[in-house]
This record gives sequence, structure tokens and C-alpha cells, in this order.
Amino acid sequence: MAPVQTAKLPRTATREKRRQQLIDATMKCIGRKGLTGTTLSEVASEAGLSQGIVNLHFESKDNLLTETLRSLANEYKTQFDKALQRSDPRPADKLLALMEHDLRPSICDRRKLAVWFAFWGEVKSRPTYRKICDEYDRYYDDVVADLCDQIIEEGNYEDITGSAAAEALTSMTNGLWLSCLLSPQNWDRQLANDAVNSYLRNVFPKHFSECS
Amino acid sequence: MAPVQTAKLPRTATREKRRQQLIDATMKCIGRKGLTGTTLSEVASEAGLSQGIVNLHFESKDNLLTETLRSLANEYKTQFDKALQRSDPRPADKLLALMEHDLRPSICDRRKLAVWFAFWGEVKSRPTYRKICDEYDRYYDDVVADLCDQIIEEGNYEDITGSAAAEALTSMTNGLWLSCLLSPQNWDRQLANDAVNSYLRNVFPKHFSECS
DNA sequence: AGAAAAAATGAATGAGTATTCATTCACAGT
DNA sequence: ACTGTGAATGAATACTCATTCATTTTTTCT
Repeated sequence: MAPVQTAKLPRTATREKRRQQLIDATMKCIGRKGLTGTTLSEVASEAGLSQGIVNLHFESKDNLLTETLRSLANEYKTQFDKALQRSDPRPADKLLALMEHDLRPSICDRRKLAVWFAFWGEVKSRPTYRKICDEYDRYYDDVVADLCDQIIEEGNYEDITGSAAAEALTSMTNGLWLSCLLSPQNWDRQLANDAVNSYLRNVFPKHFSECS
Repeated sequence: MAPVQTAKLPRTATREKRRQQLIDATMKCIGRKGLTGTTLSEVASEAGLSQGIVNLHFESKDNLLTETLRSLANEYKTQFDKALQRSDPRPADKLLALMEHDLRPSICDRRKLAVWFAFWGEVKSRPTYRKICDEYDRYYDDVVADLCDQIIEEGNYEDITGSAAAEALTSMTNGLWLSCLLSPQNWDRQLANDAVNSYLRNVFPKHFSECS
């Protein structure tokens, strides 16, 4: 329907470029039609290419989907790490930066979220998906728990462990994403931020009392 | 050759019984194979019935899936309301009961969660699913926000609104469900409870200070 | 018991889709 | 320009799966 970009993209491209283009098309399809409605010809036509193209570059649909998940996870990790590095060196600043990052429009965008949830929905029956998701998640939890541990030590907070706080925070953003997906018209970035801040302010008052 | 028949399901059943039986089979299939791997013959054979049975009782696969989601949502609502009624009348007790309820094994069970996430994954592309999920979710949020408002008034808590607290709490349980789905072997009910309790204890200290 | 209605069966149908592959095309090196 | 190579095409193939329906089985009614 819109293969106009042929003008831009060269008729032939390197293997990596083509693969990424197909992965992008796959995400768009999943966002628009869901995982059950995503067919290889849809993906191909979304990419402005021909029928057999996916099997040429990925061997199978299964493979394409797995690589799509991997790419999505990698993209998130890259942004996560960037947010972590960019932020001020104090653990409280880093933690706040990560939480704000998760609610930014670039992450908290229905099209992307739909793809995440589509894969999460298949995790139980697809060990490969589970493994990929779990691996990355474990890393984020570790980073956040570590930051929380440092904050707890700095502030001598009692009655709270770094891992419990990390679990609470990462779960909260996951849950906020679901709200964003379920009630987009009702979704309010401010309210979401308030929810996270209410946690930070009250659990780590010495560090986040001035939080909006 | 002609052994005594043990009591089995009657060869024919009322329309409602059969429908529920098929819905149950559908949930099992989704849990085992995912939404993309769920076919009508799988559902039929899971139910111990014949090929065409689903179309006989539901007209279409689409319909079966929608009704399955509705049934799942209803089941949850029933348990939610029961937990709400059973609990002590004070808002803090009610809130705690609801939060504990969401982490109980009967709710927080991978097979059930897989079905929820499967539907959430299609929400973006299926307005009907979204509508059903959103409708119920709105109700839970309202109930929880209401309880939080009462608690806030009782305790004269400042810097927090009922809706922000409700958003934080309901999001947290949704996120904890995702952890349960992603890392079942690592999933720890105690840690999940700690996460929720850390919120309640610190945001509403006068009400939940003694929380484990 | 016999007739009529309802429920269930399961083989047949056909629409849709992943995959294959013989052919065409684009381009770099000579 | 010529040629070899890898990329891309798209028609053909093979297969899966939702849906249909003529037939059989079971229940209900008189």
C-alpha cells in the first residue's frame, strides 16, 4: 500500500540492514494486528518487499519473531543504559532518572507496549521468549536493587530491603504500562509519575522529599 | 467387553454447561500453547469433544475467545468482591485484604496469568478485548482509590491522593504478576508481599506500621 | 413405545498462509 | 561492456485450520 520508500532504500541492501527493516515491519504489524494477526505477507508488504523475503533472511517465521523480541529487548537495554550513564552520579538521581525514563513517551508508547505485551502473552508457552525476557529483566532488577541498596545505606533506612524496593518499583512501571495500553485516553503521565514518586518520597524521604 | 460405565460427563449437557466446559478448555489451551497456538480442534479435544463443537456453541472462534476473556474477568471480579466483603469493615483492612488477595496462589498462578497476558497482548488490535479489560479495571481502580481516599482522610496524610496511591498499588500487583510469569522459579510470594507492604507501611504509616 | 427435537459428530470444504524455488535483477570487479 | 555473485521476486506448493453440514445419537414429549 505504501512502498514509496523504494526511492530511498536501494534495491538491494546488506543482510543486516534488510533484517532490521523486516524486524521493524514486524513490530508495526504486531502493533496493528496483534501477534495472531501477523502474517509473513503482511510483514513483507509493510516493508515494501516481496512474499518470500522473510524466509530468505530469517529461514522461518518463528525465527523472525524471536529476533524481533531480541531486537526490542536490546533497544530497551540501550536506552536504559544511556539513561543510567547520563544521570548524575548519586544513586538517588540515577534511580529517579531510570523511573522517569520508563514513563517517557519514547518508551511508554502504545505501539511499542503492544509488542512487549504480545510477547509476554506467549512467554508461558515459548521458553525461548521467556528466557530472553527474563534475562534482561534480571539485569534491570539487579541494577535497581543495587541503587536502592546504596540509598538505603546512605539514609540508614530501616524496614526495607533493596530487593523489595526494586521489586516494587520495577513492578510499578510494568503495571503502569498496562494501564497505558488498556486506557490510553485515560492515561495520564502526571498521575503515573505521582504514583512512582509517592513511593520514592515515602520510602526514601531523606532523598526524595522534594519530589514533585 | 461391556464394562460398567464409570460416571462421566453426560453425553449431552445443557447449553450453559457445555459453553463453560469449552471456555475452560480454551483457557487450558492458551496456557499451554499460547493464543497463537490455540486451535479449535485443540480446544475440542481438550474438552473431549468433537471438531465442530465450538462452532455449534459459539458460532465462531472469535466469539469463543471473547467469551473466554469475559469469563476470566468475571471470575476475577467475583473473587475480588468476595475478598472485599469478607474483610473487616475498616478501609485499611479492606485494602490489605485486596492486596493480599491479588498475590494468593489462586490468582497468582502461572496458568491463569498466561491467559490474562495473552489477552492483554492483543488489546491494542482488538477493541473488544480492550473494552472488557478496561471496564473491569476501572472498577477495581475506583474501589481501591475510594479506600485510599478514606484512609487518607482518617490519617490526614498529605502529599498523596487516593488516585495516585490506587494507581501505584494496582500497577504494582499487575507488575508482580509479570514477574511471576517471567521468572517462576525465582518468584517469591514473600518478596512480592514485602514490595506491596513497603508501600503501605511508608505511605500510610499510621495504618500499616505493624505490617510484616 | 414412538415421534419429534436437540445435541453432537466428524468428514469434507475452502480460505488463508508459511515455505520453496526457478527465474529475474542489481551491482562490483575486471 | 561483460560476467559472476548474491539479493530479490512472486508464482507454485504444501499444509493448517476455521467453518459447514449431512448423519448419528441422545433426550424429551405425548
